[in-house]
Amino acid sequence: MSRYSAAEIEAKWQQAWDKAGIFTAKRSADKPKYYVLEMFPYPSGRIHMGHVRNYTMGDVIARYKLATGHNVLHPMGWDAFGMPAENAAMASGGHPKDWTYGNIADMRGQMKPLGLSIDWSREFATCDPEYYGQQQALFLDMLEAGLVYRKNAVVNWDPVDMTVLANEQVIDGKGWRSGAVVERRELTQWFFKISDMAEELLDALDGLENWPAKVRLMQENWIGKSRGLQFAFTRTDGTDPIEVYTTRPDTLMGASFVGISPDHPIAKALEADNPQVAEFVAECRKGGTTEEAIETGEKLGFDTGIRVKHPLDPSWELPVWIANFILMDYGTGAIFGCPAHDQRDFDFATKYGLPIKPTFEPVEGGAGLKEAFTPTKAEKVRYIAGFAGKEVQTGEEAVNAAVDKAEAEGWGRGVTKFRLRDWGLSRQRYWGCPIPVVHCADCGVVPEKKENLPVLLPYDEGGKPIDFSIPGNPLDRHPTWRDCTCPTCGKPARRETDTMDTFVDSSWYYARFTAPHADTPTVAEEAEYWMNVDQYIGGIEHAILHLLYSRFFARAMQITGHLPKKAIEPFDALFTQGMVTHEIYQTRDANDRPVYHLPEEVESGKLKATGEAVEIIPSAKMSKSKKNVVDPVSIISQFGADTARWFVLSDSPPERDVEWTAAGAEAAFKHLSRVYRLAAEIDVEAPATDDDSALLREMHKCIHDVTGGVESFGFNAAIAKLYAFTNTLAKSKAGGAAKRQAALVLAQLMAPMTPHLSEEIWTLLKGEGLIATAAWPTPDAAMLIDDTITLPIQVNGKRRAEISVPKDMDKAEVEKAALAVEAVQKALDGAAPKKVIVVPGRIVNVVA
RNA sequence: GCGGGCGUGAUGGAAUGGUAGACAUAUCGGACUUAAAAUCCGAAGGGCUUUGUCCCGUGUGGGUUCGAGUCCCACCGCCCGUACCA
Repeated sequence: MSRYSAAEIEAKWQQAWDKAGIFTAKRSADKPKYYVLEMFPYPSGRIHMGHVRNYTMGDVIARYKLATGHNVLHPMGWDAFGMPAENAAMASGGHPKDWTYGNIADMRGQMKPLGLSIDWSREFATCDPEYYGQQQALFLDMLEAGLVYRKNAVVNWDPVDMTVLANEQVIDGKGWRSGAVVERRELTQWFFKISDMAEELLDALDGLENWPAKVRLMQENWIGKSRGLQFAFTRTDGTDPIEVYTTRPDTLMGASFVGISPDHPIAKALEADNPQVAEFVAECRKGGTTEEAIETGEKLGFDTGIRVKHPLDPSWELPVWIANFILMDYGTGAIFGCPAHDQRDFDFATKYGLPIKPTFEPVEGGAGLKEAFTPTKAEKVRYIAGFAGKEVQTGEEAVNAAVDKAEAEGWGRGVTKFRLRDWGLSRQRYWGCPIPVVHCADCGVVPEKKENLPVLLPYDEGGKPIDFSIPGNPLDRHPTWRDCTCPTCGKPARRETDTMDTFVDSSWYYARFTAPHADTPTVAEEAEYWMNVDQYIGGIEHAILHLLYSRFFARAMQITGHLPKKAIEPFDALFTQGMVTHEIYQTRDANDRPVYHLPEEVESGKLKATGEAVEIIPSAKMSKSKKNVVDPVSIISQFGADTARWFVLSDSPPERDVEWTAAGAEAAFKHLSRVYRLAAEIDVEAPATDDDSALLREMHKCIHDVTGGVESFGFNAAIAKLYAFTNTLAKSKAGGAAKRQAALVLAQLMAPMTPHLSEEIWTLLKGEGLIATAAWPTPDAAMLIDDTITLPIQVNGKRRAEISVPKDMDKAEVEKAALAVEAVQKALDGAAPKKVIVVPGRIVNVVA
């Protein structure tokens, strides 16, 4: 073959790898194991460039680890339950199961040409009964272990469609289909007791050294451990006191009202017999359940008429307001408002004419409050109404003093609370894992027997296809599926019709990959060998929920005997990669509304079809609605998988977004063609020359740099080195043996990124066996060090000259040499230097 | 609103607190060619009455340091998450 033909060589080498079975994960005592996992995809039906980037990164690691002598586990599966399948069935008929498995087949077909080193024998989908049946077994074990319980929780209720909506189905507080204003309504739901592990999940973050600091910080803030004061306001009418929790008890003398959640028992009691309260509370319940909607919505309040006494001054009465921004889920569902030191309270007080009384002010300069004064607890402030002392102290000190005083006087106690709430897992939907419990009139809620698992999803209803166009949960209205017998007493009973949150499915799949087809959730021997995941790779959007839930599940699975103790933190190292973005091309229709165009419809700023100029909007995440998508399948057919792989790794650091450009893809292809040509044109018989050692020296530097780049996720930097080394090789006048060696090493260093091309070059230059299993090259340390180095010389931090010195010249000599330079003398202008800083091997700075 | 992150040439980006702009794209010039494509070679942050190892320059404004793209503070813009999208 004379030219680089990706289509030909890629199919050939994929078959060769398959035949050799080199990607099938095997346990053996003679090698260390390495488990690399990318977050598994949702089977939408099409792979996109984000997938290509994610799986290519994992593949680079997997192939590198294979070449460095590891037993590698690199599996793939499908996060296959979830709403889109039901939405598709709703929109265009069909069955979620058929849609999902069809999509999986399509995506697998699109993914395989990428040449990923995946052990496909371990593939599964979370909607396989084999998988979700084991998930039901896990659920029952967790129920038995006391990690699951039922309580009420609020959901988005669409009063027209009479159905529960997901947050994304609530748009501006209205149902996406009905357009009706959504209400917050309570339902009895199943919960995982993740809050029991709040402290442990927080403390263990410290041990996750190979996780991005930002992810650990986000989880820490999410768990939200706080130390505060809990105490009760006594009511002037002598009835039940109101318990409040505050993290800023030092502001108690600035209290101007007590606020309670619309879901607080007092509010509920008032609602029952006061129409005005009922009307207000109903108003509060309008709109979605998200924290964002609640926090950014208009602050509403209602004076209940109830009055309470200030704990430090019984003659001081405070009004009790129902306020829509107070969450029943956090603290006690009641607060005291201190408008001077909380912006939300400030806005509320301003709106309703409540007093604003500062308890402290800046150390320098006085008050005059146009907005709340909210310094951090670590800052020192001057207390003017600090009941614990009129002095300058930090918020922290004042808070501690307040708690101490409250405890000493017996009216309050220091309390630690967490923001983290228990994980509600019930979903009123069809396409999910059925919750394996039974409701019996006599026995109550009874777990299904393990031998009856899996509780299978019904495909039909009464011999007819399920009608997904009707809003609501088909399981709930199914004519027969709900009917069952009570596992305890054997009488007729009803199945639970809620299914599990899809986060449950993705919270233990990493463990299942170690024994994907076992008839228990895991197999001890396999889990012991393969866990933990050595490198986990996925999007930053999963920084909190998915990763926290997975950490919880690893603990729960340990408690229930499904994972070894060492797997308590399932992911040893985490890498969060950026998105693939693309420019957006738009024109306007007759009504000036934007019309989007696919990249392939546009050429040099104009529509190919009509020649109309397009507006170019800067790069954004690829999305179907904006049409700024590039289909990996068409890129692969145009340039080959190696080009796609090379490009997504090359231009940007992996943790940042990468912009896909047609020019960049073309350039990547040209470069790979060039590497192939360079290798093909080497005359291996050409005699050795004086340039051999220089080429080999560069080769060893390249081995060193690329190895370092691959190990530290510096793929783009590694590729830059590979470009540079390719240029060196192209220009080198070295002999055939040296060039052959350099090209073989180049192919090896590129192999994790462009495995097919590398195999081809390897074969061309008569390398032994498959490059995929050839031992990774190691650099010769002696070849990495240059004898002389160039030192820049700064005067007052500005670069003025440079000198060339032997690499181990001592400091005093370097200083002497630097001062002797004419440019330095000129800059000094005759004056003696005040100080000379010599950083060996780095820089010289002369301070004038 | 709250929590987290990011911001460097025309463009993507490089740079353990130590020569800002590696490597690449687009552009321009040259070689080869009847011509084009492909390929190869080269130029290139901005500025200038001073072409100088000159001045300015890493979102904006301050600070720490012999030295700041990098560390600290404030602000602006964008992105992610915000518990039922996955």
